[in-house]
Amino acid sequence: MAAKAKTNPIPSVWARQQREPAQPALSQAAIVGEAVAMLDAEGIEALSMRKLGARLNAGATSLYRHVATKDELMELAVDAVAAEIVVPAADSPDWRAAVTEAAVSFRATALRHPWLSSVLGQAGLAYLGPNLMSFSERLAALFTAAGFPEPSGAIDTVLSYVIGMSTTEAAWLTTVARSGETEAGFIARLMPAARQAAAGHDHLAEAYAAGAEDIDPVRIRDDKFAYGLDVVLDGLSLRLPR
Amino acid sequence: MAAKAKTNPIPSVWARQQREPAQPALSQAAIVGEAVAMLDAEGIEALSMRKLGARLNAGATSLYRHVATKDELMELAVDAVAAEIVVPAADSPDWRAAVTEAAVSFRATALRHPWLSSVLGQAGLAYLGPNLMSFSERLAALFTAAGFPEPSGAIDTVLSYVIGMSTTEAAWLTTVARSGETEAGFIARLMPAARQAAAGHDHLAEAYAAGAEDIDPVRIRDDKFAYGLDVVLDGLSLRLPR
DNA sequence: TCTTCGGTGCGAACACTGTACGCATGACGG
DNA sequence: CCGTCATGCGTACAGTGTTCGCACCGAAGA
Repeated sequence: MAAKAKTNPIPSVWARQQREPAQPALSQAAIVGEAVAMLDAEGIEALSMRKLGARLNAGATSLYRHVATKDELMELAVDAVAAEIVVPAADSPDWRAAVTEAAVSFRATALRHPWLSSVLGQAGLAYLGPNLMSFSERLAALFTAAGFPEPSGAIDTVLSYVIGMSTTEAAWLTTVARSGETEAGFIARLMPAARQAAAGHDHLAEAYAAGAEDIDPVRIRDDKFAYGLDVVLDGLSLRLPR
Repeated sequence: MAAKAKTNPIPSVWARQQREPAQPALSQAAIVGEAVAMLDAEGIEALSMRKLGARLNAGATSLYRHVATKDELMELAVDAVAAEIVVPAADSPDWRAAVTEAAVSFRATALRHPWLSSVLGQAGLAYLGPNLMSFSERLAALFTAAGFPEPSGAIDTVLSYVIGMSTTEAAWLTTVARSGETEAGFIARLMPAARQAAAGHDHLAEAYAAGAEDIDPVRIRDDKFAYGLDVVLDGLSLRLPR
């Protein structure tokens, strides 16, 4: 004790013993989890290594012990939320219902984490994370069990539709959120500009005039997604043998 | 002449008269055009206001006289390339062929300007630029003439598919380009990691084993896009009256 | 028990970024 | 000839991702 007090000033010993239990250390999982929380709460452009470190009671550069680069951190974050997508097991009797459930689940996670769309636009689905891999595996099992002879084409088709619709929706919702208004309010505020931009374009002007009194944008988006998904699944079922 | 020489030092007069014809001034159109060229050549993260200004023989902050913010510049760039998308006129006798042509043209421009995918992921198609508006108008005219009673659902469906597939492809090609390799070479270098990540996932492992000897990735992507587009159009044609 | 050592956190620094501000200057209308 | 106005730009600020070297810890070896 006396020897230790000689090498170090006394207060540091006290600080040390308090810090150990309070700090659950700094692990890659903790960093990724906090990053996802921060992305959800404040959007993709608000995430910086310094702010993330501060939320973990750590310095910015400490994160680099567990994560090579910010891009890698985003890759890990994508794979983390990919675990939320539910794909039914392949033994389901109704493949259409199963695929629909998977598609709805994908869209739900994309809307829950709108920053995902930005990352997908920049990096696609080329990541090889374990959750994305098992997502693909379960999809492949589903379409194979449904009887598609070459399931990859079917998968890519429905996935492209789901990604396209979800990212468009997520980007829209991000824009709405940045305005600080409700979705209906934002639409109302945007309509004059939209009408003016549509001047001289007959079909657009008519569409804007018609849809003006619709009230619930959420239901409209839900219905639109379901409609397009049905279209895609109809086209796919034509390609099932017999 | 003599009076002028008195108010200003002589060299500036010479410089002035030379500079006027050499500098086409600094216009918004010139800025946007150079920005698109730079985005195409060096990718989205290489575009900075300083570099863009340098390419126009101007200071960075001079651009802000013609463009309010970098986001607005990106919005203008998106609308500029939107002009390249060809949508056939509505009087075409074969609506499927016309829609296919529009879809192929959309994909081609998305692959020609891969940065577009990043912007779409962040901002969607909510922009109201003139070229995007007339793109939408021509699409609406096409589907209305085809006989769809409620064309907006059909448009959103095919557009979602096209956007999803194109942005995925563009993101993939961006990753490939960053590696400095050819697409086939990049795939070959990626295969070991992919196979390892697919270990334990039977369907994926089989798919990787099967597709290993395919040689021309460009043709594969073209075929994949055409296949999915046919699926979507099949599903849509079921909804045409009679 | 003392010493070495690998792993972890962090402060300082570097090269950038987007953008606000204020000054210079040149063209133009009175 | 003189003011006004639009345009260009130098400077500055608050941030960004990331590198480097130092400080320190718990554990392992002598």
